[in-house]
Amino acid sequence: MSTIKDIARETGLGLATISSYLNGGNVRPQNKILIQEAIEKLDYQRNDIARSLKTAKTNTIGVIIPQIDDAYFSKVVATISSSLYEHAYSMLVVDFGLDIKREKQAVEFLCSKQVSGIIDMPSNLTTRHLDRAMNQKVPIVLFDRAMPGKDLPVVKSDNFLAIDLAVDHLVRNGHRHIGFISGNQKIETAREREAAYYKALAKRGIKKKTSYVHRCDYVQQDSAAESAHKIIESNPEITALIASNMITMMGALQAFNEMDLRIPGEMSFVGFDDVRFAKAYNPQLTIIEQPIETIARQSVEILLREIEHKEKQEDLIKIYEPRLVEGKSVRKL
Amino acid sequence: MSTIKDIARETGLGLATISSYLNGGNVRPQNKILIQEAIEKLDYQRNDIARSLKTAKTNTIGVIIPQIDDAYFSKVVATISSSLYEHAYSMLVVDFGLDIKREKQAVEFLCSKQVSGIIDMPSNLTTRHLDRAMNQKVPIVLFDRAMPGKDLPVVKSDNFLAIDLAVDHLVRNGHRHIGFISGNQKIETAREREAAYYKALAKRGIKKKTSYVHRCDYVQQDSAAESAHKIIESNPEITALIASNMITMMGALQAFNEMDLRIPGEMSFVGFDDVRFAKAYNPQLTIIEQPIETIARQSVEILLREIEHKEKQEDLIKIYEPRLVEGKSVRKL
DNA sequence: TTGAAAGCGCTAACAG
DNA sequence: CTGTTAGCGCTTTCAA
Repeated sequence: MSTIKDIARETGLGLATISSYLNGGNVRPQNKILIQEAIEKLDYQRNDIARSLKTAKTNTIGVIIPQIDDAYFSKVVATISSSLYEHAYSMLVVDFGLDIKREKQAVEFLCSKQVSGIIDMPSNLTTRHLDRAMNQKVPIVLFDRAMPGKDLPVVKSDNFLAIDLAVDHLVRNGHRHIGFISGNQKIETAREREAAYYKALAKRGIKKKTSYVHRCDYVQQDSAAESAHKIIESNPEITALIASNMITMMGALQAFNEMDLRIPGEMSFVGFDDVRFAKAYNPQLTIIEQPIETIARQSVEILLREIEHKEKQEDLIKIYEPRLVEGKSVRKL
Repeated sequence: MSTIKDIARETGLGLATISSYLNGGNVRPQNKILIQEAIEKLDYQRNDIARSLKTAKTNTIGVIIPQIDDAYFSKVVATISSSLYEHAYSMLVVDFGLDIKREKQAVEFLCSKQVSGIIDMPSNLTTRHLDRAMNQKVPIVLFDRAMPGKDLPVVKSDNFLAIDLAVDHLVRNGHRHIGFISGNQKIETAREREAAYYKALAKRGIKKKTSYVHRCDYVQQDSAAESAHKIIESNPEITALIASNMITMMGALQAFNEMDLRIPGEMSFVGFDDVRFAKAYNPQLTIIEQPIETIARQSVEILLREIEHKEKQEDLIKIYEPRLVEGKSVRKL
């Protein structure tokens, strides 16, 4: 592995000249050629570790995620990755499998690695796991999750609108007995969507019934399927079911299969997030689609702005609107 | 940000003692306490960049992947990530969107970052993009893809068996007109599976018909759907279709929807890879399941062994067996 | 424009 | 067991 010393020796020039050339500085044309030749001859490639040590910049962003192995999160990561790539940043991914301890470890790990910034999709209700990063002034953007009073920028979609759209669509089609698969209330997304469900019913004068709602772990398809079973079996009058994220959608469909329930004949259904899946399913599913790419890109933009211009943006919270994509999984009563 | 100098000053000890403590060396108990207190007081955390520069080890593995945003690859990445985590390694992910130029850039980028090793899922037929890494003696493991003569370890699943299982199952159920959605022949997986299809037919004395096979890009669902349309529309006698990866499965189902074709009534179907999806689909799908976790874990094991023990393993190729998971998407004729 | 020299934070001899 | 010192490969003053 050759270093700039080698190429300095090879060319007879000084270290600073080489470094200057490498970083686009002013170098006499004939020396440029000389250096370029030496670089090719010695197969030189810059050592970014050494560079990072000196400049105290890694141009690497840490992404903390509950689980990559999930259509929603993997789409998020993919978008963040390509957006980062366009800005010449790299991405260090840590998934913590919803384990709070590991989430904290992840932050400390990333700080040790001197990441330039962190995008975090927190699974719990505090920011304590972020303390170290905040102490070290590592810029952070929260994804899908607001932390009141912490003054961290947040990017998320409008969970109230999302569920309101779903309920509205069902009510317009004559449904009044609407089940709702919710999730672990430590996850803000789940909390807000459940609250949104109750609010949407109230707004339309429909009495809520707590047995219409069941909370799964929001992570495993089987857990979601179980919730669907419980809701439907203990409330046979239900004519429609809403899944409040990707996983619960899959779980609900699995449960329908297990119970041999036909959509939309015997049960109307509104799913969440995965358009490609919705298109492949038979019948095509009506779903709520979040603007994942927009949100993910935006999180990168905000983070990089803070890193590069040091412009701390006070109380920044960006909320994007989901939309309802109509399929054939809702029956008109 | 405090450094070991700060904590040396704070404790009155020398740098080496602090370093020794940090790395689990022998330090007098009373000094241990002293150091620990200083660490907490100054909120010290090790700078892994400096450490890596000195030790010439980053304990970071680069993962090069066509696209994270895909149920198969995201599962692979998730497993690699958690396996790496268990070994105290971190993961730098680069997805290159099937662009060969970017694949090469990815390798060079990772080399600059001084990764300890690379797991690559190549999309093209040469290893030229890996040249730089090979020159620098960065250990590499190939995923899903063999490179004859290059002496790089490979971990993959048995594509011939995979398709043979599918064909066998269909033939046993009386099908003889079997369509096959193939993919871009630059991708070894697609090449092998297509070859396997022809071989499996021949083995059972079924005459091949090239119009029964169509190659999509293997990446986009719409492209796969188009292939399904083509195959079925120009060969109405077909009674069954095989999808040769996750994406083609989704595309085929989308096409069935668009054509209003019922499974298994009007068309029998064997899909690929995603068990959770297969369970959620109605009817439950018969699919070929690859042992993704095993393969992913194995790729990590092999790579780390080479990194840590420097034991170059000659001509290592591990092939794992897929299995057929029976659902209800194949009709008995 | 170029070269010499200092130093980023850490580890690893080596000497004590 | 502990302190001193050199140096990983790079960038960055500062002079020339």
